[in-house]
Amino acid sequence: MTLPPPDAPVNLADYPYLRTLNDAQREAVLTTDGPVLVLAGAGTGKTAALTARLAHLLYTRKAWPSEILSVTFTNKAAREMRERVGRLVGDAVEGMPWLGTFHAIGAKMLRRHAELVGLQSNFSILDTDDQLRLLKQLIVTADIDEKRFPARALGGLIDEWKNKGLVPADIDAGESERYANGRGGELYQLYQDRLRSVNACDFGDLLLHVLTILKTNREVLEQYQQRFRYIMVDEYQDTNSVQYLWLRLLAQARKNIACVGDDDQSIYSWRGAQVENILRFERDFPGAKVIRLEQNYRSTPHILGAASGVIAHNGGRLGKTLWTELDVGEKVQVLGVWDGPEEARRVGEEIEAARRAGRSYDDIAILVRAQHQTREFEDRFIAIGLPYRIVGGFRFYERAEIRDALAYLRVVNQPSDDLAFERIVNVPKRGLGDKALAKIHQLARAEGLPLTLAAARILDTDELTPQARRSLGNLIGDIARWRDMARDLPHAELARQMLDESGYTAMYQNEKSAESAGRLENLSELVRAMEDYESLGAFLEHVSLVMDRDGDRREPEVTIMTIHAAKGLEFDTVFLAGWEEGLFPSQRAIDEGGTRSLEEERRLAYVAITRARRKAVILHAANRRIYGQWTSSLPSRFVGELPAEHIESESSMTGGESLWRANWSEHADPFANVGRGTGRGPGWQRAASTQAGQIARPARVVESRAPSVGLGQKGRDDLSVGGRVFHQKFGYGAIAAIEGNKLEIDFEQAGRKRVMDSFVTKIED
DNA sequence: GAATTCTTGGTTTTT
DNA sequence: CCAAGAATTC
Repeated sequence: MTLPPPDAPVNLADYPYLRTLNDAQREAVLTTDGPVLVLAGAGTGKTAALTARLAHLLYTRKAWPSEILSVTFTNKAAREMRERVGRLVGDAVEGMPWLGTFHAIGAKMLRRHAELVGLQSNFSILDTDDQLRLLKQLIVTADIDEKRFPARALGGLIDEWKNKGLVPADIDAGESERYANGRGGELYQLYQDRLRSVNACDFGDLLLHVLTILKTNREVLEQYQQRFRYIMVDEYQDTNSVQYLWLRLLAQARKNIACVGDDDQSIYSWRGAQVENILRFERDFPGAKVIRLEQNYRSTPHILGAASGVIAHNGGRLGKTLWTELDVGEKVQVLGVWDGPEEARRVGEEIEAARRAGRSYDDIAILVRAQHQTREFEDRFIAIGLPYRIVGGFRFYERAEIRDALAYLRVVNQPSDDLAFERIVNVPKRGLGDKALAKIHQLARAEGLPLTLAAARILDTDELTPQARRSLGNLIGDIARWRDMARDLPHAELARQMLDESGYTAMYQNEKSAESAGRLENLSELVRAMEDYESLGAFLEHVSLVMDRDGDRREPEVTIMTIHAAKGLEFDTVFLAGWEEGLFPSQRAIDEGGTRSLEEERRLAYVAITRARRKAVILHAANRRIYGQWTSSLPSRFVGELPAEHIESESSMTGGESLWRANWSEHADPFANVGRGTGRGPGWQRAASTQAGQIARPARVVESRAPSVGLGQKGRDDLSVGGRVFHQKFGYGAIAAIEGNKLEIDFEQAGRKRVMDSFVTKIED
């Protein structure tokens, strides 16, 4: 298409993408310069406005594709925006390097400036699994009782700090107190040091390191401030502090920043999101234009009325009045059922009825508060043969075989990726267990080497048993060869050979378990997927940042997912299951979080209802099994908050006593265990009662062990030929020869051996 | 080093 | 109740 000159007057005929927009949306598109805050209610065409805005900037040549920073939270959102912009402006979108998730953009920037925070640009990006393993090691080394202070807790804390933009130096005593009696800050520092030494970073670092770089390097900051003529942010209500600080720095110079969000849909505060960011926008950017999108194109008036009625119970909202031109439609159905199984049965029946009425399964979704609720539906749908799909849960790249294969690739790609090496060193089984690994670790730490190098060095010594040495030798030889091959072999081919030669494929071929065939298939799919990427590095980047794969959807299926996962989606018919006190709102929100968490739960309810286009059914059960215990439950307070004029209630338990009794006999006595002191109560009750016990437990006595031999020492000068030394495995001996850091020692018991100097302690006569 | 029993805890999830 | 991890045993 031909582009009009940059300063041509706005003539709608020239801008095809403006035609389908309403006035408010159009304003959001045409207000290109200066700060803009778009408050977009659910279903008000937010994405349409955002993509049109992007198209407009390109179309009017206000900016080149490479001059627009456009951030989203999920890969799905980024992909969708790319596609839609592509449809509007054609190929120009190809050159949009800065359209992506916060993390993808962070990674891109960090690779360019890695050395400024002590990394090399080929750093690995660790996922939660690697992160946890690393933390565990640190916790053990720091002599902290992992039982009392789990790695997960530390991981969560570090994550929280990173989300707030805090580096280890920022952690004060009070914050530090939150882990292992005040050692939180220390461990955070150790963790960061360790990450740097293995040339890796975690997700939080992708943002935090970039923030550090922007804060401490003026030229770099200015370079990006100049580059990004326009900045756009989607789902602004979900930004956390680092992201906020990041954006504020980058937007400071030009102030062409447009944020789109909805305070009523902020449901990620537990992950560090700050709704306040949206509330303070006008203060941070004086003169900001605030545009409200209030016309809803998605839902019927009853659905909108029901959702609005619920959310109206929240305080401190920016406030929007959604309206729609759609026909009034059906009222929201509120359905009380006896218990969980009946809930699933009823939903199944309704879906089959809808199906008979000509609706596709694809148009139907079941939204739940917590993942475990999906089971009940799954069981039922399997029984009646209803096609369904559960969104969330295990994804492709999180499967063990895929992660193992990736670890092999990482070892080749990044020599100091210790975590990857640890993962594969004994997979498939090579007889290199804990003892062997511990030896390698010891040497690596003493010499400050990556594990692969330490492993190569240890081969020259007698530290390992002959079998272990042979086996490790093969592995190290293989790795060296693969690294060579990586230079001229296509990476997919390299992967194929590597999986074969390492014996990894064979491991599953020989295994006769039910899953092994599927695992092998996953592996070949992985290799196939690799072909789509330019280089091994590019592929690994994709994997660590874009943990999802476009599912190849065939048959129409009913979707079952959590409300969180449903944000941003819409369906013709939506079933909202488990609206009971204790489940939704969750018990935790009721007990601990006060008004704030209850309001977040309410926003969740709002998000849930507004996913429906035409029909919404809300269900609540009178009895539910919680951790194996039958518990009677009350309808959620949110049910009570639904305006009467928009709902239609029905209860399957209003049929009189006979129906009740019929149901009763069908199931185990639901009240059998209620109120009895025996057995284990609900989790939250037990949690409360065990806490006292934990505090009462005596603190672990910290023994000061003599440091293990040679730890922390580099190139020692205290040894000389003839000197007496002690070795953990071989006992006492005398040094016969010194060759660099390798020693030849005549041991009293074991005879002459070659060992690394870091494994011996000097004995003073 | 692998198989088995025991213990424990148990929202939401993206990147 | 049920899944994951640790501890224990073979």
